[in-house]
Amino acid sequence: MNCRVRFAPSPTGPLHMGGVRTALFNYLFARHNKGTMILRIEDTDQNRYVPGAEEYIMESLAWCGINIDEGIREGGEYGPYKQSVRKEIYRQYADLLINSDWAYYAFDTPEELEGKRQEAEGKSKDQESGLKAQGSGLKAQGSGEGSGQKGGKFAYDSTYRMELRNSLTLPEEEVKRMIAEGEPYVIRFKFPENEEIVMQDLIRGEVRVNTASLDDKVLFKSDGMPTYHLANVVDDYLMKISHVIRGEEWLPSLPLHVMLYKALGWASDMPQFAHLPLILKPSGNGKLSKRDGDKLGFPVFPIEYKSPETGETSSGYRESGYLSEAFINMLALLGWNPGTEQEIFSMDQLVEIFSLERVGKSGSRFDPEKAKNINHQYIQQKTDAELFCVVGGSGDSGDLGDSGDSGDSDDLGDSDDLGNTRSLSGVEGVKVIGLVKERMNFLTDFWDQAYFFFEAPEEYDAKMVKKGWKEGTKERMIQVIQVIEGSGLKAQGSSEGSGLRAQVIETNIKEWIAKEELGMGMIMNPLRLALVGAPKGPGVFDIIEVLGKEETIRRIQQAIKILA
RNA sequence: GGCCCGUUCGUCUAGGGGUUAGGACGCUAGAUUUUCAUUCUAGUAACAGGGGUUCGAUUCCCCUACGGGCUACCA
Repeated sequence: MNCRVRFAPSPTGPLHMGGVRTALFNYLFARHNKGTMILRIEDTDQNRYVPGAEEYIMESLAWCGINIDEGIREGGEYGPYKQSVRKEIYRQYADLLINSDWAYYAFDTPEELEGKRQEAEGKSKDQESGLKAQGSGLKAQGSGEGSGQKGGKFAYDSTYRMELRNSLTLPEEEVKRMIAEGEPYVIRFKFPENEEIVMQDLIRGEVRVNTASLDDKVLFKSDGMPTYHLANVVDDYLMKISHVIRGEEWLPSLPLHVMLYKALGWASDMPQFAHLPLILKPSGNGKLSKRDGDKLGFPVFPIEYKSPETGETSSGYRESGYLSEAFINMLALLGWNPGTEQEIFSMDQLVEIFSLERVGKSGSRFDPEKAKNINHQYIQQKTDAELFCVVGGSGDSGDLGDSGDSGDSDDLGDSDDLGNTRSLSGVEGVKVIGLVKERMNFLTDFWDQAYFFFEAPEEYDAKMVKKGWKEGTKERMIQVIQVIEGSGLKAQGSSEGSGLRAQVIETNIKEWIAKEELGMGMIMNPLRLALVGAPKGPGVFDIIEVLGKEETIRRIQQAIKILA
């Protein structure tokens, strides 16, 4: 059998990381089995439609490297791939179900049903069961135990449907008349009264449930659109989906879907189901949801999202400095594991070893710390040049932190009119990346770790000044300048040679320190202070090499002036 | 409330009738270091509880507790 899977989001807003993971697992499964990955847009609820959401979803998947084989952009033999466009298809199946007595028309208004619900909840439990036994004369005996106990809750089900306004209770003429007159109605699935449904889930094994606990779901809405349930089953069948891989929140409606396949006569073509465990919030309760936005202190969306309604912007992993490969890797490990101790995987490797058997059953709390660590590892894996490209402006939104410059040129850091700002050529930029990357967790950390290569310090860390800039420091620094002068260090711009120069200056300064019998810290700390302004950054000699002789000396002189 | 799913270190997880219950993140300590990080080494820490089954259960079964999902003319 051809392996065909689909990711079927509804365009009600941005996709959150849980959705991306579902898409990822579908994708990995499809690729692993040399199958087809389909993207279907489930927009049967026009009220919840959010403009731009589709584009957002596709852009997100593209960023993640989850490639679609068939979909609204890609086309395919089984299109269209958007349910609103397929609208005409569904009605005939609803009719089929009515004709075979698997479904019925229901005329109850939402208000009526709401009233029933309120009423039922208002009553105490014992009152309620008494009422129920009387209420439906047809089945008064059977429903008392086991089946009809809804515990103070009204449900449109086998115990109540005969008390409501539908084609099961109304005379046929009446039903015809109402429909002809344009009375609004829905079509509901008619669950058998008391039947054990046994289902197979690839992750959970056998799941069974009795139809007595199920209510008659709406399949077709009064606005002429199918509900998710009908559209989903019909489309999966028509699109020859072989495996339905979706979140666990769908498990409760699996019985409906399974029955639908049976009722439509498609039982032998029914896909296999796999319900993925949910991603939970790091702390507190519940599954991660779109509404969590930025409230939890980390992004829940793959890429930044601006709500067209509220104008509110929610951060994305991309803009927060995650590499998409790291994001994917992190997601893959949430609920799945390879069974080995390896945990860094490229997409290709994931495809290679992914299997549904190794997906866990229980929900997993998302841990932002772990995500950070994985991103850190990915950053270290990149070559300096690769990283330079991603960080340096050729990326989608090249800004590196909040330096205020909006430069998207190839240079890191734009020069402005102040003498204190410099720009570095690509080559130097790559070198800078090499020096700071090991202390970067996110791409966006770059500026914070490297700004001093571009801007001379204008103020100096107070603590460090107090600790390191003492009586004779000024004189020592003047001597340091002389040592540097004499070190044959070429001024910046003369492209020549490599790491040797840092070493040269290192030896010279160390020799000088030894000769003068000074302490290392006595020289190095003020030197760093002069060059960086703070107790941070790569080795001083490496910094000097990048800065070049002139700039280094200039900064030392400036520090002497300011700190004297 | 009802129905369904689940439960191994704080978190993600491996494992599986007899193990020193393994790894990763985090945390702590030490080493490296001219700073901050990184890195390295070590340490910390778990089978939810109660019943069975069994020579033996963390592993299999049942119950309880806890967690999660669903319970719309939303997906």
